[in-house]
Amino acid sequence: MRRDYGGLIAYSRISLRVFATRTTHILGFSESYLHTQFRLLCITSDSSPTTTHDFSPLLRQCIDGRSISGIKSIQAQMLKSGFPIQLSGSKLVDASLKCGEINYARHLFDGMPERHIVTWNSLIAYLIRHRRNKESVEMYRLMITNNVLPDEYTLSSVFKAFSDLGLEKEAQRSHGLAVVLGLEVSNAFVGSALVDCYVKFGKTREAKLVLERVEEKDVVLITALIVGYSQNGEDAEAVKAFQSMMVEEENVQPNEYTYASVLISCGNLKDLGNGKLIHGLTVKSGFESALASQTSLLTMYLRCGLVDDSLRVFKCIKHPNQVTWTSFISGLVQNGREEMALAGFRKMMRDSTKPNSFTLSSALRGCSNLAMLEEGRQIHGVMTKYGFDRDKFAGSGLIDLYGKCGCSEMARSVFDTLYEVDVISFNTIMYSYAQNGFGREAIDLFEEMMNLGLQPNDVTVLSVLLACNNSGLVEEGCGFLDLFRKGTMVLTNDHYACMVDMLGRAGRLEEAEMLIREVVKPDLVLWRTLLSACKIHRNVEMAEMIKRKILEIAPGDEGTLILMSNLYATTGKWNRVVEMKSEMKEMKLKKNPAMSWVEVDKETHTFMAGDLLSHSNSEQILETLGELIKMARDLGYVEDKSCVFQDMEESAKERSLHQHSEKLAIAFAVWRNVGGSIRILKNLRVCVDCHNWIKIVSRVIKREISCRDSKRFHHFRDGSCSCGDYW
DNA sequence: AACGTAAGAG
Repeated sequence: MRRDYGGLIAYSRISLRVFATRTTHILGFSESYLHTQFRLLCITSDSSPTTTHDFSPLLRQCIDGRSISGIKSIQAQMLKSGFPIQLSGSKLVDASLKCGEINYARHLFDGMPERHIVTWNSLIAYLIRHRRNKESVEMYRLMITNNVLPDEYTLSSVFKAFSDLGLEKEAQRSHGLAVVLGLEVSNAFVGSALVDCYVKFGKTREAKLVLERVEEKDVVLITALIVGYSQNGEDAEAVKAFQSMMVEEENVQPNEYTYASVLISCGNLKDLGNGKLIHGLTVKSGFESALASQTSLLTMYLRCGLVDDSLRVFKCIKHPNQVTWTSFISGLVQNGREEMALAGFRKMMRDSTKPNSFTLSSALRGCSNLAMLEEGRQIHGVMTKYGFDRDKFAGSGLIDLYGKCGCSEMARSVFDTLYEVDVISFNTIMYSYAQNGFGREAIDLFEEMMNLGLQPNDVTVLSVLLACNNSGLVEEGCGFLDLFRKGTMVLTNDHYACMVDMLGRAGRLEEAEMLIREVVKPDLVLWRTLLSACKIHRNVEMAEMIKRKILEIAPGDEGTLILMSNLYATTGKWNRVVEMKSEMKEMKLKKNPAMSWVEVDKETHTFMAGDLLSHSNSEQILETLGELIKMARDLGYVEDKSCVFQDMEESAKERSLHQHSEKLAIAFAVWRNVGGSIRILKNLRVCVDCHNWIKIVSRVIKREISCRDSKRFHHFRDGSCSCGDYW
């Protein structure tokens, strides 16, 4: 009988499907429509649907239309047709979940006296997909106490929840279960989930053992291991795993994710050779236009410092997403291409790609590197709009920005409103205070941090020592050094360099030298720091000893020769200055030109020492500068000629001092009548003469002037500076 | 009937 209607049933199914596809765009189709379809189903299949599968087209349509009422109606029909609930239940639960109706799915689930394992699996998988890990693990435990053994589907999803929740022991127990059930070796899905889980616990060795036991390895399994190595900092292993996959696993081909992860490791290793080779492989295997591979290629080139190659890759990307943009922006900032990075950020916003906290903190870092306060403020606005201004990741970018723009109060207020603080937020605000010479505030925060039980790291130590250094708190600094030495942390050369600088500038040169002798492998920076202290205190003898030391480590070090030549100049040994200069010339070394930048009306203007012509308003600048110098002289400013490192006539020395880049920048800002405080950014350190002059000018023009030099901040106000003349 | 893998940050 049924066979006679076979053709008709087939026909009706096809017409149902056609009808379904035609109406998928109409959301919320009526219930009467469902009834009609159901009647059609009944008529054409003789009496009533014989399997639950007959409901599939209708359910599909409910899912496409997100119609939970449709599902309820089908549930009623199913009940009427007398299907056992275990059978129909899993279909209904699955459909409800696909409509996003977890509550209804749960309601169905709870009402089922006997549940098919598929029902359990669907619910567990849904909860994990929606990052409701706790609930999914509870569900998994409930399943086991209900004497339902997990299968390969359960196990392939539940490990993600274990690793996200840090449930290592429970993961191990379930791994044992997988071994007993034979699923570890026979099912690559379970194997991949295990590998992923172990690498997230940092156990790459365990992960590799699992991988080796899996009988039929696939690309996902191997990729999971490569990613694991890459994310655990074992980049060389990641590249090795990729290579052995290419050589030993003939029937496993890498896909876009495999390329994506191995390329990141090449980038971390700065292994351009393999990077380019693998770039070639992506082209050959057709994954060159896959977004994941492209994004990693971009990142790899940026980490290797090849900005032009990365731009070439970026140009080929048709639809960069949030991650692509973020990688691009942060990589450009890392390569000192802030302007381009910020242009990228603006383009991204125009393309209405939403930024996340990573994107925002990278863009902010671009601004703070260039002390672009206005641009940074605009990003702050964007952050408020997207609700990231109190996020600890993006927030620390903001703190850094305000710190590096000399606005400690803003930095503090951002810190105080963060939803959550950690070591890094503390480090950032402490470092901001340190740079701006607010040593006490930084130390208070350090104590607060210790009281909260946060574990300090190497940046914390550096921030505290720098805070002492920049505020002239030498005794406190020595105390902290002792404290940190007694702790478990290994002090780095950077920490010692900070101490050497502190002691050296305080004139305690012998103590500073003893500290260096304590260091296992003193580096160039450490010696050079002491050398510059010798320069300040005009200790030629020690300086010459250090010079010999440095030239052993780094023959022909530019900074050393410049420092020596300046030291000879300040002590009037002009013949030695000439020697140094010719030595430098022989090695084709040139001094970095001194530069200053100032932001006026959202535009940044650049000034170079001694360059009076390249600015289009040089006439007005010189006129203003002349007036400022005259007014400063009236209040007692006298040129300090010890800052001139060339042997020349006294009047020429004066002229050269008057043309220092920060003086030009300040004169320009005064001429343009900048509102509020004047903010200068410098590539070198401020000289004593400019420091004296700016102090007086800040009183003359009744304006705060802040100057960020290569090491720290100076806030000039009413005739004095926040550094207390100690820098 | 259902399941796993990828890329970015202070």
